[in-house]
Amino acid sequence: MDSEKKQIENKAFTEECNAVLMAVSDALYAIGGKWKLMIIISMARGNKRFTEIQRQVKGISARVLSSELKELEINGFIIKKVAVGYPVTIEYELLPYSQTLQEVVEAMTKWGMQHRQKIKTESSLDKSKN
Amino acid sequence: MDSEKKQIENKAFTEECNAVLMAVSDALYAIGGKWKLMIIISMARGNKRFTEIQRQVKGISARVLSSELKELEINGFIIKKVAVGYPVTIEYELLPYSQTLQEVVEAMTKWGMQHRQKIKTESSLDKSKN
DNA sequence: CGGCATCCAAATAGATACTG
DNA sequence: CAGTATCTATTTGGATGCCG
Repeated sequence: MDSEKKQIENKAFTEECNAVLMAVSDALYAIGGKWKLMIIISMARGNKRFTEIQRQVKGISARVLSSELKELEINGFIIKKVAVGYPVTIEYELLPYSQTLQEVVEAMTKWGMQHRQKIKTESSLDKSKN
Repeated sequence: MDSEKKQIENKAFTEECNAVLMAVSDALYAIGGKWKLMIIISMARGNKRFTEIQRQVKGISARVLSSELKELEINGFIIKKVAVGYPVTIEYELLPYSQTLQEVVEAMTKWGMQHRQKIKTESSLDKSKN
């Protein structure tokens, strides 16, 4: 391969790489962070109330949950529904757009499970060495 | 559906949800954050040198890249190779384990691209309204 | 080139108390 | 129940200088 051709290929390669990086960066901006995916997962299982979600998403504080829900609403993943009455009941619902995350969630879940398995195997190997 | 059956189903549902949440939480712990996936993507395209990676992963500082590379090495995704000589050359290489992230990366890339498209469409709609 | 050390600013998040 | 307010502690990260 002559060096001119190499340069052209490298350029295309770099551009493809940049496109992928930009996409992943966009994705991380919207759904990155410790909580957003977990909240969506919990809601996809039917949790709608603030306290329900907080109970299932272990470790999240009310303050953080509150601000995450706001961001998810702004970004079109969920909607907050306030039903008048005594007492007022507030429910959060997934919007169709959050369905588009299904593949991402599935891939992460699958990977997370096999990763946990790997860690477990490694730590039991460590033990058997001692 | 009687309430006993409902409770049993709810319990199974909650447990499945917890399993998924735990998996995703594990995954986020290992590969979450702003940079890790991006570094792996850049390396998968052939970038091996510190400065190369820094150039391609826009916005990352040397200090942060350095610490991220260390974590990636500890977690078995990459290996640091030091070639003696003048000057010493240092290269980072992906280990086979990082191949297991391919599905995750693909899903995130795909989603990120369509998300960017959605944002662009929305903002051009906004403009046409004014 | 591939970092590490230091200092400092900003963002993030926990704890606690409080409200309608 | 569904949050908000406040305060503080911790984490994170940028800037800079230095080193072999």
